[in-house]
Amino acid sequence: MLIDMDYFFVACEEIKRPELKTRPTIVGADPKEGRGRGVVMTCNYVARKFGIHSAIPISQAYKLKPDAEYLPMDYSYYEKKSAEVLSIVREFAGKAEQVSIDEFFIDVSDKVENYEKALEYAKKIKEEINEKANLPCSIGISSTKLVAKMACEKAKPNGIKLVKDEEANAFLAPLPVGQLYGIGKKTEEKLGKMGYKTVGDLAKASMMKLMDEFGSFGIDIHNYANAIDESEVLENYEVKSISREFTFEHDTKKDEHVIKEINKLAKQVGKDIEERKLSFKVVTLKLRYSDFTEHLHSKSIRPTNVAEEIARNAVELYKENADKEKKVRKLGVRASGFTDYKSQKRLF
DNA sequence: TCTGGGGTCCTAGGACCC
DNA sequence: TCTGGGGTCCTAGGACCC
Repeated sequence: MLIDMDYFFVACEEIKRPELKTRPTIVGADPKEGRGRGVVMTCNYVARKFGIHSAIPISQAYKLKPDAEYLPMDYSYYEKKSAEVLSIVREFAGKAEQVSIDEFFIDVSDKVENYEKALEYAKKIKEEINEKANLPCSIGISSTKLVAKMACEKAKPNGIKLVKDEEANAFLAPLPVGQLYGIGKKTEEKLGKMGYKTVGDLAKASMMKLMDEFGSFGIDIHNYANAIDESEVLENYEVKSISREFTFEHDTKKDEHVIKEINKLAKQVGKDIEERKLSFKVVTLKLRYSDFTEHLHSKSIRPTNVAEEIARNAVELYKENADKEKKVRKLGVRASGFTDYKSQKRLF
């Protein structure tokens, strides 16, 4: 089963302020009277009636509905609610895989004997999440993670969708290729040029042809299109990188401005690293310029848990690599290459 | 219309080692 | 004068997901 929370961030806000349930409500960037930079993170279904949805520019949302409720992210609250949901779903399966803050896979094959029972089980889980966490969700059920995930898309909002093993191919076949998990805009475009419009077209495609075009990813595409997915539900493994990003209100060329923000971001990343008691050995600086070109610059250092090393190296990367002709729009600072050394002692 | 922030995985070339 | 095969690590970029 894939359990996916409906309009999660706004649903969380509705717990704090139930009156929002009947108002168009948006969580995301500050619209600043239509001049704000950034996007809609989530909105409730009341807001969706006005054409607003996740990922559209906040300025566009403001044009569509200036008098909607615009709320900033309260990430730590969402994390708390997410942990609540995780512990609820775990009780139904023993093992749960958290895919993102609002999505969980559970394997219930040793809890239910057949699909009918699975459907009943899903109803119970949904009710439990609703009662205990006070949040709506949708559930997709199938015999693979892939199809459960795709089924859940069709269940939204507030629904349950079961796709039996024997129905999986027929379920996927009519969908446009772009709706298949793992296929984004670029791949959809390429596939379209090759003549594959639906998942059914793709399922019949020759594996060799797909491999010629996409390398080993061609095998994955072919398998997915044929509803073949042997991946298991896994408890979460360790995080591989920690990063913070920031978009300037006005693009800037001034070193002092940029360096000041790099330091701020590095501090936030460092705080996170310290809390998790991690040691890292790669620091990466991300620069997006006004023309939207984006560059990553990274540097490997001796493994360390000294948070200040993040800022020092990120600033160095900026000085060494920044294109001084261009204005900077966005910055990102990342630490990665974590080592298992978790001592609280400082490493040198 | 004007495009966020947090992640993951993959590829490819070059340096370097044996 | 012309040079292999195997491997790892580093850096940069790209695609994708929520």
